[in-house]
Amino acid sequence: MADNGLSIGQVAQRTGLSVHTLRLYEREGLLASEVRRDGSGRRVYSAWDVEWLANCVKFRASGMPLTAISRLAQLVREGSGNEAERLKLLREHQRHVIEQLAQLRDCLELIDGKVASYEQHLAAGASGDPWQQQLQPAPQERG
Amino acid sequence: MADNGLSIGQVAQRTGLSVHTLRLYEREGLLASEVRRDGSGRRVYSAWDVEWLANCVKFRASGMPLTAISRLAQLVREGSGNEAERLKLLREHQRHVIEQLAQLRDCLELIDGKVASYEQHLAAGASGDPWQQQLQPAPQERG
DNA sequence: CGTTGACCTAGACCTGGGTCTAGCACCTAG
DNA sequence: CTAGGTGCTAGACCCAGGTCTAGGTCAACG
Repeated sequence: MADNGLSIGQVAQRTGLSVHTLRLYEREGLLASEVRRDGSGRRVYSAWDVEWLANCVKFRASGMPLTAISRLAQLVREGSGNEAERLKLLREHQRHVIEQLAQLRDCLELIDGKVASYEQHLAAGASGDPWQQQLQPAPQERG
Repeated sequence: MADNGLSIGQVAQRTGLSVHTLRLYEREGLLASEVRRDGSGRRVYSAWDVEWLANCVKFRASGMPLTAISRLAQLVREGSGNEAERLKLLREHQRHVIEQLAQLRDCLELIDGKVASYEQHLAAGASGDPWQQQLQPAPQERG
């Protein structure tokens, strides 16, 4: 009802994580503030929790391991005073993401090339073949 | 000696894969042509094999699962006639990589934002704090 | 001749990140 | 009262992708 207070199911829906995963993340210390519980022990997530989780989702999507998110969460949990450390962590991941981007672009280039040659190949009916082991000098000893 | 004929160790060095991984990849059918063996059963990789493996490394780095690489390898192994299928596979992965790029950029934006605020925060001595759970209305019932 | 180093196979092991199950507690509706 | 739906915990399970081990074969070196 009150929309500052969501059940785990609702949070699962809006974050795209499963309830299992939400509980896992909590166990692993990914949450930056302890999740409240209602009278009968059920989790009650605040809007802020959900926002944080949304960030977690992005971190995960960019390859940040749970342990790193957990460290960050811990710093945030501990409150102000450790901002420099948080920044360091973030910068590390930032670098990592930038590297990944470079790698991906590089790889995409390769794939684009292959795709283009196959397209040509198919359009023209067997011209240059991007991958054909027979193109090398001497595989004449095969069956 | 003959540089068209490398041992597994040499290939490991130039691809950056471990010899274990090279053997794994072979078992999993990632190689597009059967690796030759010398008189005593040792693998002898051709330059072409190494090139292919380098491609595999890029595919892996861009998140292509072993099974997909294996399918592609199989198609190549089977020889010409299935280029359309190879193209399809490549296009799928291409799409995937493009999506990943978008995601990563998105995530990088988030991180850049956080990094910037922390930098400001640190430079200015506690101004706007990018993550502070206390910023929300009413967490007054905590111990 | 012994030993060193690279290689072989088969198969066990490990990590990360989930995902699912069992068995139980609530709450609400019929 | 009973059933359904949702939640809880603890812990098992699973998959991908490696990584390592045991036990053995070679070839070359001193």
